[in-house]
Amino acid sequence: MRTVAEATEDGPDRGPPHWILHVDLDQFLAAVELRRRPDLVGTPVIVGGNGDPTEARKVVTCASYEAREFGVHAGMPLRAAARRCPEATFLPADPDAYDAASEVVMGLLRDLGQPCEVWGWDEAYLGARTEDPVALARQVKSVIAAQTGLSCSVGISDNKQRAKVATGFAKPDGIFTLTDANWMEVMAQRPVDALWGVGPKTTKRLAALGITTVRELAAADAETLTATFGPSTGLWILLLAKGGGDDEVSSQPWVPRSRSHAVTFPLDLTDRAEIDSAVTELARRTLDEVVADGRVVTRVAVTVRSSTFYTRTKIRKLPSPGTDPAAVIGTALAVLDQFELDRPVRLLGVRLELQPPT
DNA sequence: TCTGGGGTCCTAGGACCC
DNA sequence: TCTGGGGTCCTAGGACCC
Repeated sequence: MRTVAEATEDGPDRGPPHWILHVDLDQFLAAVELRRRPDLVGTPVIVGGNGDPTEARKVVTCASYEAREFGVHAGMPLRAAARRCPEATFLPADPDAYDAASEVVMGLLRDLGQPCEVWGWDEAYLGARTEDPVALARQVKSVIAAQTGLSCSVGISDNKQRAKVATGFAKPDGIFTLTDANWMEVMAQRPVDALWGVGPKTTKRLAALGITTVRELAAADAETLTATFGPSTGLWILLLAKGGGDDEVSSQPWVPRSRSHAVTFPLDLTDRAEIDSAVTELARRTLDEVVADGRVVTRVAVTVRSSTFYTRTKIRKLPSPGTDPAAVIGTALAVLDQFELDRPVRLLGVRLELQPPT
């Protein structure tokens, strides 16, 4: 099934239908670890922090499927994970290893000769004109498995949001196709947060309108939605519920808009000099990376989370875009100074917004 | 066993200028 | 002196995702 837009783009010469494949590596971080620890295959593995399950204020970054059986999931404090699954193997996160593995996988996907849009470490969209997208999905899975030993799941549709939802039904290690032909059959009775982009807040506001399922949202009155969520967001979630979405796959390398670092301290900070030096260090480190990437800073944001978990961000433009450490660090400290630092500080963060490259 | 870290995008509202 | 309205820049904050 092709959309009107695609049929128009095709012009008179027609061609095979346009598909979008969403490729998502299964339990990616755990899988990379299992590759070098084959002795752990089939056992619960938990990646996060420095690998010490007693470490405070650290959380699970990725749990293997075996660990998930125990109710362990990403974002859970390591100590809670250790209680739920004491026999798990806890491993420190190793970002360099995941970067390297991701690069290899994305290289293989690009080598397929189709438009390929990379989405983080473990996801990518492929655009393809083909009569047999399932065959392409099988090819993707077999190439990745053969070349890297990693498994992935593939969702097939004609737009990104629906392909992403399809991947959820493909996991683990499977393929699932979701189109107009089966969208309502599969999704009608599911809660609205089954849609990619509809989270807990929107779900709650929709519930207040009497809308809880995808079918109800798809049938909702556009004016009601735009009145509640604004003209853009209101129409967007209505489109999502009908199975629509964005169908452009761009091979252009992603250009980051910002770069940030944040630290949650093992013990809250109260000393102003320590807070200042932590912000200075975060700003310096983030700026070093920005400079290494050849980018230029426009705005400096500082985030403070207090012991009560109250979290606020303040931001300020640099007098002029640049990379001068004195200007960037000075601005970060000036922004920090706008906070009322009357409670112990749990987290500090610095985010540098970047000028688009010329 | 309280609640990580790194991102993006949208909306609202104040300030300011014409 | 008073008034309306539009446009732009800027920051705050919300929401969502992996």
